[in-house]
Amino acid sequence: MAREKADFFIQRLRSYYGEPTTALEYSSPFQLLLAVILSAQTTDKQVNKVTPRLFAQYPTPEKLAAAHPDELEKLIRGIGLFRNKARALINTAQMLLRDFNGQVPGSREELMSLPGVGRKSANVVLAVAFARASFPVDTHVFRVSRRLGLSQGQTPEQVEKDVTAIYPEKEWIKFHHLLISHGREICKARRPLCSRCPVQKECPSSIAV
DNA sequence: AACTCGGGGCA
DNA sequence: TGCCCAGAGTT
Repeated sequence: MAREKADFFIQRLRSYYGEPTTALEYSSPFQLLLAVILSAQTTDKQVNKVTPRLFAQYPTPEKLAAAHPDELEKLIRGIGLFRNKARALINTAQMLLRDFNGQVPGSREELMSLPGVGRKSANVVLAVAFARASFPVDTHVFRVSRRLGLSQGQTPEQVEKDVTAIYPEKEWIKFHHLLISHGREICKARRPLCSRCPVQKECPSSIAV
C-alpha cells in the first residue's frame, strides 16, 4: 500500500524534477565520510567546491589527522560552519586511526561516535558505502514525507523507519533527491507552492487554491 | 525538546 | 540588511 503510493509519487516527481543536479563527489569511503561531514547545513554544490583540494591535500587519515587547523580552515572556507567542520575533520581522522584501524566503520553506532557525524550523515555513509537500507532523514525529507502521507512519525527516527521500510536496500537513493528537490522548490516549510505542485491532487496535505 | 553554533544564499 | 537554512552537539 505505502509502496504503491510512494511509487506513484516517485514517477510524478521524477518527471517534474528529473535527475539530481548535484551530488556529493568522492571516490572512497574515506572521501565520502569527509564530504558528508562538510555537507551539514549546506549544499552538495558548495561541498563540491572544496573537496577536490581537500582530497588532494589530505588523501589519507594520517595526513588529515596531522593537519594544521588554520590551513585546513583556509582550505574549506567558502562553506558554512567551516571552523567547526575543520575541527570535526581532524578529530574524526584521529579517531579513525586510534579506534578503527584507519578504516571507515560500518555500523551506525560507530559512525555516530565520530565528531561531526550525526544520524543523518551516518545513514548516508551506511547506505552509499555499505549498501545498507537506512534512509537519511534531513529536514526536507522529514517534512515532505509527512505531508505526502508516507509517514506519520513525530520524530526523524520514526520517519526514517517508515521510509526505509518502503524502500529497502539501495532503492532509497532513487527517491531521496526527489524529496529534497521537492522540499526546496515547491513543498517549502513556509508557504508551500501547492498551486504549482505536480502531486497536489494526490497530496493529503495540499492547501486548496 | 529546546537551544546554540555561525556562514552562504537570496530577496 | 535581514531572514532563512541540504545538522550536529550540548543541556
